Amino acid sequence: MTARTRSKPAKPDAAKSGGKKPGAPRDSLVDRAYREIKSRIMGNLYPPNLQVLEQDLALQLGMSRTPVREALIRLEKEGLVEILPRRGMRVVPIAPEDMRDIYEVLTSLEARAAERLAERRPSEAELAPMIAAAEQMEASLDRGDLDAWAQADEDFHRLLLELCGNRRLAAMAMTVFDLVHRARMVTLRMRPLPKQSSRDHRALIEAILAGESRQAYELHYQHRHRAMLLLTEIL
Amino acid sequence: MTARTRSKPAKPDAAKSGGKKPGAPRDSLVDRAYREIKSRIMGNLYPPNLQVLEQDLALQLGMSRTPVREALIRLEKEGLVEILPRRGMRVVPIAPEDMRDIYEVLTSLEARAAERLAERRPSEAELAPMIAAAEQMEASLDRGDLDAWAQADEDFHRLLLELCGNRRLAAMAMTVFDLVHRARMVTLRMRPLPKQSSRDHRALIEAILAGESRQAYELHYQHRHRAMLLLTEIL
DNA sequence: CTTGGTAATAACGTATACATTATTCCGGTT
DNA sequence: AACCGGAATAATGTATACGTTATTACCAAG
Repeated sequence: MTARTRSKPAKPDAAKSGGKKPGAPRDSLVDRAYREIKSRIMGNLYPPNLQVLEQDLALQLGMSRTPVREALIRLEKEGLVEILPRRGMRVVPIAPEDMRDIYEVLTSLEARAAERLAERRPSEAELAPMIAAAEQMEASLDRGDLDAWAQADEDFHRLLLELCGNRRLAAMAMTVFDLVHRARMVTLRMRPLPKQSSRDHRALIEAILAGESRQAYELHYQHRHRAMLLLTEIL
Repeated sequence: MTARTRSKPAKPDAAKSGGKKPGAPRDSLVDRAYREIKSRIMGNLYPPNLQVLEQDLALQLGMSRTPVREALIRLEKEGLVEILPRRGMRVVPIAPEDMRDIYEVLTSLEARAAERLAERRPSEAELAPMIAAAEQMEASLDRGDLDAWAQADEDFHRLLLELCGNRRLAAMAMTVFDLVHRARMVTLRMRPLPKQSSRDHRALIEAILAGESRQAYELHYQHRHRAMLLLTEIL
């Protein structure tokens, strides 16, 4: 007997109090574990190759293993950790060859985002945050504040993705971007001052405003490609 | 006291009996649940928008809710299902607008894979499986066997990704490809005979063999782009 | 007949329990 | 001295238990 216990009509309309998130998405313990572990990895508190047992994580986070495990599955899908059969999780290290592969994905997706954004012909007002980020990058660079520069650079790329109009593409590119975050931080002070980046971003903005999508694609492709070459050279 | 229970040296060498997978990866219940649910979705046994409770899944699969939940998290990350707070999982439907977005990602990644494969200048022997798949497509089409054609087409694209040399790119493209599988199956018999595809694939193979990477990129980009236009038009 | 409030129900999120199995540690053997 | 076999240990994978809370049903009021 297949015994379908109950055959609910699968109520399609979930129309309720209105918006999608009434007020408090009330993040679960899984969410907290996910954010906390991810944050520790991104912040290098959990360096590459570190192994931590589920039980240890649970203790450190003040919860049981169940939510920890579920968070780890999500992180594994993102490529940040690896779940080892009997030895907990391991923070995935990024080998230089991997870096090339990852950057290739990032480059393809972001370049397409740039192209698409240019196709959309956004108004200058819509692009204002990106312009602000680009200016922030130059200002930070003039001040010699590399950390602020890196933050503004991340903002710029994030905005590019958010504005491009393709949520899926944005989400996937973000995930990949997270993977290279650490390497970027490490090499930030081992490379010549990123003056070229500012010029690149400026040119990209102009191409987008002019609606020159092909140009936007090419510019951003080369931008990321050069970054990859520089990064792999240093590593 | 932070009470780190045990500070293992995190033994880095896991060198053991040799290979990575000695013999049996011994799939866990989570793996089985994952495969089974995914298979049911891909095979349209679980149609879009269907909702199933965790408990029902567990009963049907003959296991407890725990492995089911973990499988669902993986499937959610892939975009195949959505986990609804109090109503189990829902098979994610693909709205026509989504289809465009998803195809855009697929197009970018696969076109890049084609470009990269051409850059590698693979030998004809290495490309033999792809050539075989292309021939199989034409043969199936001549026989009027659309199912065999679709299968060969999937093989062709899968091989392209596997041979491109970038595992990450391949994995991500595959995940996205899975998302459009159903729509392709549905429209398979609602569209004109895919004669163009065979020509496209033939041309792509020639470009790859000739090492004309830019051309390979363009060809495949257009190939997928046309497919997207056709698909969204039908839906 | 519709609507608002309240109680019952159901499903989930999380904790805990437990059997399984890889890993480690030891002692005996060649 | 090195090596093999086996018991002890540890961590997982899975099942089960349980409190919380959204959803549903029911009933009374308008």
